[in-house]
Amino acid sequence: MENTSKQEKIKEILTRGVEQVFDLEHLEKALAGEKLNIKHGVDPTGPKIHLGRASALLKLKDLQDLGHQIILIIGDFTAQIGDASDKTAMRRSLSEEEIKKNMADYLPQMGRILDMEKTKVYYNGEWLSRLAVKNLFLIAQNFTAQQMIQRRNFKERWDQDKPIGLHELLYPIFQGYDSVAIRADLEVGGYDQLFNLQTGREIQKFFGQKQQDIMSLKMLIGPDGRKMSTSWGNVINMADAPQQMYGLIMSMKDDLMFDYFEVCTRVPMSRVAELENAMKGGKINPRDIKKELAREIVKIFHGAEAAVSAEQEFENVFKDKKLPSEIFQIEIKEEELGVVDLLVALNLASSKAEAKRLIEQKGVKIGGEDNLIVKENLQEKIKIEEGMIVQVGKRKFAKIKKA
RNA sequence: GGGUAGGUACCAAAGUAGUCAAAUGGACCUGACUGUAAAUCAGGUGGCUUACGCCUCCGGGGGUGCAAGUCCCUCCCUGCCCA
Repeated sequence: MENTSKQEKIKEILTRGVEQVFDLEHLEKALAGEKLNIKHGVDPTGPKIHLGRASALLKLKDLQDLGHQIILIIGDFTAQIGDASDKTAMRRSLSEEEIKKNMADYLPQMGRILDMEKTKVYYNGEWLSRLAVKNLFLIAQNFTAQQMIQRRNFKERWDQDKPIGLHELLYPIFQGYDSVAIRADLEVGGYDQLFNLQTGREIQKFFGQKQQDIMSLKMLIGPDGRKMSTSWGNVINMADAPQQMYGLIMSMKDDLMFDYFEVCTRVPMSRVAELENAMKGGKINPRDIKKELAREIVKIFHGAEAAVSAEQEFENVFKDKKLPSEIFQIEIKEEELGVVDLLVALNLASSKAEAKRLIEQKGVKIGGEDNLIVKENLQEKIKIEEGMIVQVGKRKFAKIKKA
């Protein structure tokens, strides 16, 4: 009995949110057996981990629960190069200082998903910064320039006459060498990393090691339909406050929901299929599906309680158009202020010009708790009163505190 | 090293002396509508000024000219071709 359920778990692990596995047959057997060294590399290129990356952590958690050894490689060395996998433009190298700063926040975030007690963490600068040039040279002989360049991202840049840094070409080698250093049995990474993962296999072979299996995961699309990427700004971060995270999920395009269900939650796939069918058949309001999704995701990162209150708050503010339960208070010294100046003073507009625009567009409401009034007159003077509420757009609020 | 094409706002990309605070698309913001912060539609997106208007802006610096994103010089950066 226990065996069959374990087999089922493994099946799920091998398929859910997974783009490709190699060598599938071998891995399926291996997962059922002895403790495996499972490698996952993270480059601390920013202080926050977004959901796209967090989805890999969920996968690792599943593997960890199965009893395998998770080994996180923090790419303090490789981050200085910048992985080209998800880049369509050359990225400036990060300074050591920036990397240190970013790293400080990384592990606690990962600890929200993984059991860090059971997780090994290495920094690849430990071995890469000492890698002899001669060895690099020997390893490099296993690859051709064409192989390195032909991968999709470089090819795109090549075709568009965009720069490709020589150092970027070495990235896969470094990542691959990590696999040697820790004797990885399996490496998990995003689909965009497929090439790097394979490179690990080659280099392990060169060093006479057993070759790792590789699992590449589906890439998460940002809520706006573009690839989720920090430089696009279309990210949902795992450290985002529950309320904000919930809102960001609600703002995604409807057709993306099911990908998120698969990749970012552990809602049974049967349930997901059910929801998808219901939506196609017009039997269910897409909004309700999205609510379920938002709730599930917030639950994973912040717990069930936070998920419930985030949902209530959202309903309150956006469905019932009530005021949020907590409004940021700002002290105002003046007795009276023009509308424009007030918006700037409350930080609801970054300049007077913007404040004017907002007012002209009927986006500004001021008043007491229950009677917010749209302000259209730029000239109007507002008498400052304790507890006065100022709303800009649908979701920016401030409460005035008299000095 | 030689030749050549480029560097424009958050991003991409037009513009090659005045009509340029700079087309267009994306992103973002506001409104309408709704099923939601979805989709769709409309409008908006340098700053200051009550306003006439003024200031800053097209890789850096320097020039020409009544007038420069646009011409000239120079420097920095990038692509491509050649060596």
